[in-house]
Amino acid sequence: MTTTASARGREVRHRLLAAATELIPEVGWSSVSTRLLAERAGVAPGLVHYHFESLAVLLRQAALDVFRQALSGTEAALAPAPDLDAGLELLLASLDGYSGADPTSLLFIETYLAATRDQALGDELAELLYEFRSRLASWLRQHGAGDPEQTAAVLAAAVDGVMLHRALDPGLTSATVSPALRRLLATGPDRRRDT
Amino acid sequence: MTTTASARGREVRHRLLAAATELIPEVGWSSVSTRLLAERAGVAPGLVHYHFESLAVLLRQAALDVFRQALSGTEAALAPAPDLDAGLELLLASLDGYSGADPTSLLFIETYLAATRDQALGDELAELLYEFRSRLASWLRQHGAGDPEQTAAVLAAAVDGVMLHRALDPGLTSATVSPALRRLLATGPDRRRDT
DNA sequence: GATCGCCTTGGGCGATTGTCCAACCATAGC
DNA sequence: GCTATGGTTGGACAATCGCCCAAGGCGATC
Repeated sequence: MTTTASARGREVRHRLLAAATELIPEVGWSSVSTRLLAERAGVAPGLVHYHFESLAVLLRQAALDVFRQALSGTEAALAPAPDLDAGLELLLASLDGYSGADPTSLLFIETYLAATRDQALGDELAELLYEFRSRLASWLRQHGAGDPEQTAAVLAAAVDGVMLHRALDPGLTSATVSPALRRLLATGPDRRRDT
Repeated sequence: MTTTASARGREVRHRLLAAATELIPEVGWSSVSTRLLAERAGVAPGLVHYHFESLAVLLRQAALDVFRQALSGTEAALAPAPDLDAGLELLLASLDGYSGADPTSLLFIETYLAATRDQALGDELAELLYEFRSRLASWLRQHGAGDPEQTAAVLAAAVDGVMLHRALDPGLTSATVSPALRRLLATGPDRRRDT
């Protein structure tokens, strides 16, 4: 049980980040205070500014961690699908676990908003979005969807929009949106002119 | 130039609401303070709590006013369309005026978030969303789209999602998303089984 | 046992928060 | 000119904010 000082420090950093991912959805990004954070993490208030340069840096790191984790989880969900329709069902099913008002969904929206007021956060978030859409596009291309890049962009946006609206309308489940989104993936009846 | 007291009061109420619609996107819902609001409106700080029961009530009313105005504007945009594709183009074109990081877009997202923490706001917002989707669905039905209700719900969500992502990716214009969304409205190649 | 390095503590700093209120002003009816 | 009436003013209040820092704790190294 030899807990070195640096190991305890690492533990505290982790607890503070975990507390941030809890509190951002609960009280809102800009209402997460150093004292609230420290209390939730079970550490002394002064530790926040010892381990992190500022409150903004802490929140940014916590949010980006959750984002990366959620995106890779979503990608993993649709990996084993044999075709487009099956993949869409798997993707939507993996999202049925979120109500739109759950911590993860709210943290997503809070982060989108915070990104409009924090240049650094916005840059990193845009990069994550581009990478995710790129992988989604290549998956679509592999399974024969037309216009992979554009379709991926609209599908990603549509899914986020559904989560946004689901908080107001709990009936907006995968069963409800699946038929319409299937049409989105369908290879259009009119064939492409170029490329 | 006989300005009665009640007329001046009405004017102040209006200026405070206008200031709120400016400040919510600028600094974030929960960072709109009474003093900031009064300063922007050019009135004394004490007037906020004279004309409004609380800060929350003021923000709620301001946000809902903008919501109602924006939704009726969107409806008006697609009213003159002769068919589905033309209507979609008009709707998307009317949204090209918003960057995703503009005041109106940000106020929308801020309001969605605030609604998850303000029961009364959430209820009113859900009602507005239902009404809008209902009118959108009847428009879709009139022009021969299949599954009008579900399609309207997904279209409304997709449009909001596109606005959310546009802040991170300015290239997500109507020209980019139009082809994919047109497929969304297309009457599917497989015909409906029931109804 | 002394020293070093990292982590931790608890409170101080000035600024800002929502809400309230006593006092004040101007207009309308008489 | 007097009195209601409704609007307005600017400051008081306790609470909270981000950030900072002197002081102390403690395992590792010599």
